[in-house]
Amino acid sequence: MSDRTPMSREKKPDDLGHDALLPHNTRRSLPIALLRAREAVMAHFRPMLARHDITEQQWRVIRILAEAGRVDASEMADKAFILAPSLTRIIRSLEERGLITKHKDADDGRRVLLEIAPEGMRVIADVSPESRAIYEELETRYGRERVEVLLDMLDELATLND
Amino acid sequence: MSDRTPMSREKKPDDLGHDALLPHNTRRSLPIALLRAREAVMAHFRPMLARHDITEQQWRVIRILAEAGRVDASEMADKAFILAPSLTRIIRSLEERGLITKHKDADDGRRVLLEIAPEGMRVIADVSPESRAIYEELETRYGRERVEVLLDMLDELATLND
DNA sequence: CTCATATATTTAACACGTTAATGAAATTGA
DNA sequence: TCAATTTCATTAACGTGTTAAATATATGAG
Repeated sequence: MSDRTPMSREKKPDDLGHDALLPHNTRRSLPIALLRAREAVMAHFRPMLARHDITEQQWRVIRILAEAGRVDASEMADKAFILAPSLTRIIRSLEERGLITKHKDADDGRRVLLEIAPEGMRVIADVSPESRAIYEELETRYGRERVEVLLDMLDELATLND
Repeated sequence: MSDRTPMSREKKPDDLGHDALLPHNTRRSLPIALLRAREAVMAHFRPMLARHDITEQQWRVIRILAEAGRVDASEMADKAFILAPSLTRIIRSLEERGLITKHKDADDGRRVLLEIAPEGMRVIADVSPESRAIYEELETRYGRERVEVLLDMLDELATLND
């Protein structure tokens, strides 16, 4: 349940903003705004993914395998934006469930190559249409143009340091 | 470190996007774009917070207490955008470290009232200037105007369902 | 070739996210 | 009044995020 109590609203937003010691208003903070937005978006997808008994991250991994074919763990971490230790656990879980296969790279014994399994393809086939529908509904309601603009602005923010 | 052996480049990214079965490109996905952007922003703050031995969430909690004074747990969950079970743990940890105090509401025995402790105020005083500096550096580099626009767009996305 | 260094993955330890269930206190309504 | 319901906080269980350290393999300098 994402709703919180609407009972106790704002007190007096004026006793801050004058005091240089205090941090600025939480509502206009980029980290929290990004968190809120992301949560609002994921709230649309999560129940559907839960019905298919996969997590958001598991979905990202098998989806990327469906897109890109054979991928090693580093490349997966990069594409799915998942840290290596998390990815190790996710791979283990997906392999145990038979959604992916895993084998060492013959040319570089350190690398782990991942591939989607038939069972994984079945999940892709089941989830993809629903996922698409949810995304398109969202795009329509927010505005297709605005989604593009937002994606560009987010990308620019994400690459400020490069 | 995103580069791999150029030997086994499997498929072109173009053979999808025409196949309605497959999900659309990960790079233009709102959930991941929001995640990336958030991570990029937090990367600026996290090392500083770590030097002061507090987590991002702990910082949000004490910062809100410094802003708003006495706050009950539900209100805190709402403002800091932290789910109740996480908040329970964070409160326990902050109280053990002496950064906040906690007591039951006399008028409603279910509620827990939180207040910042002197030790917490010391952390606020230490961290706030650094946090501000980082945020302002970020704002300057991204553009003050653009940050405002982005915050508005994110807020709209977050409140699509209300 | 060999040793030092670098890279890819895993493990460990702890904090947070998420959902469901529980316990306790307040509220409702018959 | 009191039983049913609702609300607030906590606990439980599991998955992920984060940092540091460990392990195994590859690479490069001498």
